[in-house]
Amino acid sequence: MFGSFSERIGVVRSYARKREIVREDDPATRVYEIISGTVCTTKMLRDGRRQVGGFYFSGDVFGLEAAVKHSLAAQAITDVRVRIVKKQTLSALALSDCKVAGRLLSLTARELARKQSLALLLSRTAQERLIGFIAEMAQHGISKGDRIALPMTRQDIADYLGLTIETVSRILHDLERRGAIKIKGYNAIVLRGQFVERGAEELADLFEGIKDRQPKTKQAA
Amino acid sequence: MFGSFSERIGVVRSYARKREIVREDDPATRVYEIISGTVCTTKMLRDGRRQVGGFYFSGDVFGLEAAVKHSLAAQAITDVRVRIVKKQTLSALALSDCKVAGRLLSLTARELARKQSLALLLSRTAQERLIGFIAEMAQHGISKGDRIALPMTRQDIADYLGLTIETVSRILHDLERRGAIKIKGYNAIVLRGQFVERGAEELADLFEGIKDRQPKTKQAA
DNA sequence: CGATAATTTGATTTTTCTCAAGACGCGTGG
DNA sequence: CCACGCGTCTTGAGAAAAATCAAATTATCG
Repeated sequence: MFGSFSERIGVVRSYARKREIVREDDPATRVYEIISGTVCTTKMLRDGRRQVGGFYFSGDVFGLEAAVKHSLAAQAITDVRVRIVKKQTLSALALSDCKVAGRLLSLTARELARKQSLALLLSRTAQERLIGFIAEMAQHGISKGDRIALPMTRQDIADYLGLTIETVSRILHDLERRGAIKIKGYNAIVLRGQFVERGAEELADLFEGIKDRQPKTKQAA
Repeated sequence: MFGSFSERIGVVRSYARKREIVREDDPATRVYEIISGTVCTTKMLRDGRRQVGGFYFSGDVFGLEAAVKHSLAAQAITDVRVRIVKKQTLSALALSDCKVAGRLLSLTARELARKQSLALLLSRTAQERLIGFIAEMAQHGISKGDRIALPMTRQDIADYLGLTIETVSRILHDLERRGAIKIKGYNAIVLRGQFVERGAEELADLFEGIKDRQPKTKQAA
């Protein structure tokens, strides 16, 4: 698989839910591949606000962006197993095996593309951010059929999208009321009706369509 | 210099102000190094809204994120000269000269770090976005002493920060009224007082301090 | 099945957007 | 070098979106 390192390099470690895997300002000498579980990167502002840089699932690699030291911490959202690989090892490997260099570049470029779309998403409305988030989870996260697992808390989602937890909650319930999703407790949602069985990439586009409809009570404008 | 390609590869082209250098959905077979001038990447939404993905100045490289096709267009903000290099050429070069591969990875990782901070910036308030933007221009853009050139329009800035042109204008003037900057016409600002002669990295931190002061008229709360 | 933490919901305030003029800077030509 | 015109930017008032504060409700875990 593109995106995973050889099983012969690095060390494997486990972290319990809520544990810190990387601390902000840690020297950036390693990259991390998730074997199982979910991780998010975070940054705390001095005034106490928290920001989430991204969510990473089984198979994802994080820590690629840091040159000298990490600007974001990483914490386990669920119990997690990660393979930790020294960059030094990768550099050495890259000399003998050219594919390693290409793989690393490809991983980094892909991460760059994801961050680019996140930046674009964040300059849109709250509802569009939630829709984009759901689409991202549908294609990248943990989904079985039309059920999308949301292992992170609403607070994590809010901190990722630059919204408050209340706004996330309200918009999620708005989407449910309008028939786009069904909320399954705190940790999952289900895509409904027209959205089921669609390729995830189409989702964001499809969702777009519902945003102007106003069936607040029963009557359309 | 790290971040620039050899003068012996690629072709150099010139583009007049406002010209499109890369079109959205163009095949992503090349990367672009700016020799002179300023470029921005843009994306149009179907409803007519415009988003700016980033500003690129002399020495910067853009087009690194695209795997198959570009998801953003690129347009010349000023008259521009760019060196255009085929990725294929770079791959070939990487085989004989390992430094090329490392350089490309480093450029991509740096771009990733910048996009990461942009994403974090976009989840903050309008004033914080402007302050972050100014800090970015101070360290990355075109500045002579304390004068920071802003070759882009207010609309470009607004589309970059996910704000309206009116909000950009209001906040800029707010910062001026509070003594942080001086607006020099449409295309430059000057850092003032305590902000002059600071390392650009400190700027964002320094600016932070002013945001709570309220010398609206003459009186402090 | 109950305790506890997370989420939802409501009322209100603040921030940002929208729409509409008006002012100003920049490049041009006299 | 200055006046002119046009496009860009600024400013104001009202509307909409999202944040804040407070309280009620509901999952999840033991």
